[in-house]
Amino acid sequence: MEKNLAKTYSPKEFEERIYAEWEKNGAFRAERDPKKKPYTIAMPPPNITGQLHMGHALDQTLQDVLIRWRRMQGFSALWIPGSDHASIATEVKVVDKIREEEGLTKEDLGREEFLKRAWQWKELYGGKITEQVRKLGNSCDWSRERFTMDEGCNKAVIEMFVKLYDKGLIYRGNRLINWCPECGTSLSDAEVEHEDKNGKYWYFRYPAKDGGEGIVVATSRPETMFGDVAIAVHPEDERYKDMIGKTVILPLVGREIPIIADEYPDPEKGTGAVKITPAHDPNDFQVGERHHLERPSCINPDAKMNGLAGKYEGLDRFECRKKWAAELEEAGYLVKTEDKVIPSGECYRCSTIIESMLSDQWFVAMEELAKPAIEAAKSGQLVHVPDRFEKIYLHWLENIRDWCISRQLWWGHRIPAYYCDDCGELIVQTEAPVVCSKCGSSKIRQDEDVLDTWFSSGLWPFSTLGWPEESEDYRYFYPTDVLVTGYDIIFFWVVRMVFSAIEMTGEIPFKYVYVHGLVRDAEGRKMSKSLGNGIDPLEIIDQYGADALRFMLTTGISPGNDMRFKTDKLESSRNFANKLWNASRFVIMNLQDEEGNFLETPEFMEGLELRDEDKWILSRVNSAVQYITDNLEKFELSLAGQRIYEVIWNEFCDWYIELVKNRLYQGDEQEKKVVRAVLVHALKDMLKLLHPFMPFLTEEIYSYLPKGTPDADNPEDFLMKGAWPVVDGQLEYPEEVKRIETAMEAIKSIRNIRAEAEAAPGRKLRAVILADGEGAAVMESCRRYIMSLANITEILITADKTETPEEAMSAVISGAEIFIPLDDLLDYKAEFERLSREKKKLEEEVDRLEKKLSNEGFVAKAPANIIAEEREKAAGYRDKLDKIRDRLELVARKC
RNA sequence: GGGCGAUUAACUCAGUUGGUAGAGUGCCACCUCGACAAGGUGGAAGUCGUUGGUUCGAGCCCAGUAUCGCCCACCA
Repeated sequence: MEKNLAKTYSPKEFEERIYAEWEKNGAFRAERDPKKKPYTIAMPPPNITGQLHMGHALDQTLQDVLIRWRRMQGFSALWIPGSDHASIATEVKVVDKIREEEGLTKEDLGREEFLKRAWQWKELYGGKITEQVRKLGNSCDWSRERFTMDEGCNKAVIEMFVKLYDKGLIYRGNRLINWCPECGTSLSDAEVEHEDKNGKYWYFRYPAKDGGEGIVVATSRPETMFGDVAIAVHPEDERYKDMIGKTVILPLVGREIPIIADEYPDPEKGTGAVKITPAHDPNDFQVGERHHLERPSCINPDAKMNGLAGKYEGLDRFECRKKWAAELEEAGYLVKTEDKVIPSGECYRCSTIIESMLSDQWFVAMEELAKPAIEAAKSGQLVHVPDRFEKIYLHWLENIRDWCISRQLWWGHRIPAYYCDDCGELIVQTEAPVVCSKCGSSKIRQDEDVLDTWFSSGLWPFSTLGWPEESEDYRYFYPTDVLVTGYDIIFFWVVRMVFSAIEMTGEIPFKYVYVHGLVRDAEGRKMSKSLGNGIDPLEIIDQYGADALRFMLTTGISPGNDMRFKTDKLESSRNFANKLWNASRFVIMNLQDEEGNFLETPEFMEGLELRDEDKWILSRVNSAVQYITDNLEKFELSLAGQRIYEVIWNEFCDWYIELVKNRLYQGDEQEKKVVRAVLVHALKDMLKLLHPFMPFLTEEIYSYLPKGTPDADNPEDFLMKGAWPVVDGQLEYPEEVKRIETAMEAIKSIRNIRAEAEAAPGRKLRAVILADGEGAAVMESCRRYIMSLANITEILITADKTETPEEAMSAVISGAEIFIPLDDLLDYKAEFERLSREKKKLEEEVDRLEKKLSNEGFVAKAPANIIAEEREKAAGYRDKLDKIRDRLELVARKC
């Protein structure tokens, strides 16, 4: 084995290997440890319809960050993986596949054979998905992997159905439902997508039976006229008052229908008179109920007209619409047409226009179930993050209608309802009956339909833990802690999990709903198959590594908002990984002797003589621990990730390593030992803080570091099992931090002078620093930093102004003035301009602050600490400004 | 019809309790120095959509408005 990291970060070399090691060592397995607190997330099960997309990658990475962090914090963290059978979506795919490959329909195959094919599909794609989940580095407990149609979930579904049925909350009824003619099944309201389409109104005259003018109605759907049973007008509508109770004739059809009065018609819309077709319109259905009207259907489930349409029987509804409207026009019944935007409903799977149809279906009565789910959010027991999504959740629940759960499909949970062919008895129970409980007949037939796929996913947080059994997992891990999902499935899923869980388990299934946005393409378009703009996470992982992908997905975003997938962000994440990789390489290099053996490196800081920069980096890391932990608590993953990036790159790499190089290269053994200790300590903490975001890279680096003494409580064989760093009040060194910050200020201004003067970086320069009292003491302590990082060979610190050179470029920093003699290079004009710019900036600041401080309101009302801070700042700027002015005067004379 | 989000540097976006605007990418100049060119150093770049209000003080809070986007809605 190599003793140090390779020169370039190359994730392919280790990601797969590390995942295999974690898995082999059971690192993801959650134990029911009574000494620990459980932390549980049920992974939203991806559909087995195909492969994972970027949305899954985002969703799962967020969960893995939370799970890994909590695990390190000492929770017994369980992340349950699984997949969803996705009834309708999968069935559509399998049907397509059979048609393409074998030229057969599902009816050709028969139910049993079709289900065999569907299970084969599940094996194939289910396997692909779990492979992808592993590639992403997700630390889910594979020993508890579940599928929505496995034995346990199946049992849970049946239990739920029977219980709700017994309580009267599930019922069978003949009602108007959403029908997809293409998929050949009913759909719930949530599965219908609304879209506005260009269409028109036809105004047709329905002549009166008594030979009068009759009445004109507007319709966007002439073909449904064959199902008309009445014309409704508003009772207060003066135009039609006299006509209520009269009879009109359905044009060309000849059927007589009454004019009725109902509150439903809006006198402002159309002509104020509405044709009533109870079998094909939800509103009309209700009017029909109120007036006890017949409800004849004129469209069949295959979207073709039936016998009621006379000669149009067998014709597609839209074809019929054209021909029938033309025929009516021909016959003189058309008064006018009007172009209009017509709202239409489409199937969320195949985009076919949905028909409202009368049908025998199973429904869940929602009113009673919705109440406690609403209460859960309102009482604060269920928290949405960000909270604006609570509105969406509540709005949906408060306007919910009964849920149609039966589907005329084969792939799914078959409804546990049985019919006796002899006496017609309906039996609903968990076990299939052998004989009819009423008449004893053995001619029992199970309901043909399966359940809405969301019925089973609604049970996911508890069915995966063993419910309805009171299993040990269920007792220990349930309720779960957080549900992570995209805002697009709040109604489909979140809502249903909450009411199902409350009804079945008596508990709210999770405390937090952490909602994220969508991953869009670089142009901001939704990624979709039809646009072909989807990006395969595996390809990205192959190119940049899983860590870079994960970091890119979790940082630079704000909760609940969409993000764009840009490769420059990905590259920047990969570069960050490379940066840490190389910094670690530097650390490891310095921990070893020439043969690659570890040198003595103390584990603890205590008793070591730390220098300012040591204390500075320790305190920076310590404050990062605080910040990152706080923000993870608040689900602000992006802020946490951003901070660890800054600490590693801008503080550890840019400053600490540079500050310490001299000691490592030239220091004595004791000195080196101290530096080694601090390097290892800081690096380990940073690796831990970054680990939830970039698990592979951090684990790999960790494996090259010297281990502490492993013991039972902290088996440091894997970083991922190590403890999350804790904030240590001892590590706040304000004095030392301030001195290092002053050194940085000095170094930056000298570098700036060097660049401005176009002095080659290698050119040795000397400096004279004017400072007295405390300022001089601080500068004295900064001497060696300035020498090495600003490349200064000689520094004179003096309180005597006469010792400062006139022929120099200068800079003013807090408590000191720096002069860099640059005889040959000195361009007074340029220097004058540079100082003028500086002066202007300072003047603006002083102005602003003085205005603020002379504002009586500010002094009277602002908090004391703010006022003090502002005063201090003002004083500092004034001091600098004075010095700059003096300098400027001098330089002005020279040019 | 109802609701929500966005509007900040050329681009993509952060900005946690109101207290001198940040990052990444790109751009300019310089740099192969013993972790790293997937790098280093320095620099340019924003009246935070707009109007008004609250406040000593507003990118942040309130009201209105414009543009873009999303969701929900029984839709003759």
